[in-house]
Amino acid sequence: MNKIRRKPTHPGCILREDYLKPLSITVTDMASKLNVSRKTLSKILNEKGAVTPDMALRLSRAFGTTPDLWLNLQKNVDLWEAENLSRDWRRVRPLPETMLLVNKDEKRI
Amino acid sequence: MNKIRRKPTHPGCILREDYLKPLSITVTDMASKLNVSRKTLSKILNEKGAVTPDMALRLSRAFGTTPDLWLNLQKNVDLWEAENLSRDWRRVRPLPETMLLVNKDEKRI
DNA sequence: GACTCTTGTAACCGTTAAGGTTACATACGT
DNA sequence: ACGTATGTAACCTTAACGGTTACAAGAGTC
Repeated sequence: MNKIRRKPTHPGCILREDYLKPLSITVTDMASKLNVSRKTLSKILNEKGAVTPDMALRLSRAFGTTPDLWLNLQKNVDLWEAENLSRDWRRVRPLPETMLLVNKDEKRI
Repeated sequence: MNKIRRKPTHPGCILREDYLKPLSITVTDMASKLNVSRKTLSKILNEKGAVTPDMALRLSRAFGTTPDLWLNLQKNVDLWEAENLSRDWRRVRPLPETMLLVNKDEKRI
């Protein structure tokens, strides 16, 4: 049960450091190429906005990656935040073994 | 470049068929155990609602799975829908090879 | 110094979605 | 006939996305 301890890397960090910096392209130009507003891209780069499925598709088109590369990064951030934002989910009790065993038995029928 | 052709399986389908049916637990009771409203769970089971990170944490607690199991299923659905909902993202042009090559050169410096 | 470009961001908009409560009609089993 | 389980509609609050516009700050150029 490995729990994530520190906050996962935001996709905006990867995009900024590994993709945009080496290209020395301006935020304005990149937003134009992605066909989104400068604000939308800027928010992601400053880690104040999320990479949505639509944005992941645009990034994958521009850089020749999979959309999942970006969505997985975002998913890890979202999960980390959900874990830390509220603790109510920790009150959910695991279903008793007995129920899970019944489950397995029925699968064999 | 394998593209998903048919709509990915909704997490509500997995939850319904593989987890709840074998347990023969009512939706009402399961919602209670998850500490969410009956409506929230019902929407997911009928594939009319999304599994949020918070919900994924609750499901992972109840069934002893990873939260990622549920979030990955949801991510695939979200991506498929984004691909098919709008086509504007297809207008994003891949960055020219020349820029990507400059990228690689700079990495070597 | 004056000018331009770039950038982050605030203020505003419309749209969408999550999650809750309440209420209702239907269906099922006793 | 009765209670239970269910889907769902109606309504509310909160919040996030994405867009436009506008402003202030910084960096570079002439």
